[in-house]
Amino acid sequence: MDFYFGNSPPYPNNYAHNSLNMALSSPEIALSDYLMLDDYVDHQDSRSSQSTESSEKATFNDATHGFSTGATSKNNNINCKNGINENKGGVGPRIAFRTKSELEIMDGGYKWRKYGKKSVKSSPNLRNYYKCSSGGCSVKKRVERDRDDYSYVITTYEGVHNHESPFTTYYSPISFVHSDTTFK
DNA sequence: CGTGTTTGACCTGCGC
DNA sequence: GCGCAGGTCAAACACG
Repeated sequence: MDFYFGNSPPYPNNYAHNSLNMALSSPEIALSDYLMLDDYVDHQDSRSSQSTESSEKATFNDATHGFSTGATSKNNNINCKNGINENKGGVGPRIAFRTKSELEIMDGGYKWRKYGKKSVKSSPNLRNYYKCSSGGCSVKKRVERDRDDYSYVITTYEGVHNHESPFTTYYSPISFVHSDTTFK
């Protein structure tokens, strides 16, 4: 599995915006990289035509950076059809952020409940598992330190919030995402 | 007492 | 079939 990061998301639809807002509304996200998991952009015919030339782009894989393809989890098999990611039995698309930060918290105003912590073989660091604690919202995230650079935090979001973050709604500089047509 | 965290056990899929 | 690895559960615990 490959994924990409940079300033220009290769697949700029609203599926990512909840997670994007979540991260971008955090002060420490200014130094972050945006990562799009490869299976999410499946069916986007040509990567060469994507506007990623000017953005920082890299290809990671499971072995080198500890990202799971989710193949071992019954809820993590994600297929993308017609440009829209479909997560069979899961909660939606997955987006990862690589953030240069001392903190591992990028809640963007959402409330997260930690439900697991695991050491993974692909990384010397512990991986933390969180669920959105808002009722009816099943968004999950994984947080771990970059194995190559401890100053970076890798946060992987899975799914789309079915509610808005108060933080995002009232304070995010890109809050227009949640409005119809009014760009601020 | 309610909410969140910790942590060992358990479940599931994959590779050999 | 077995072992491994990643992900989740849930009881115990901590804290306000």
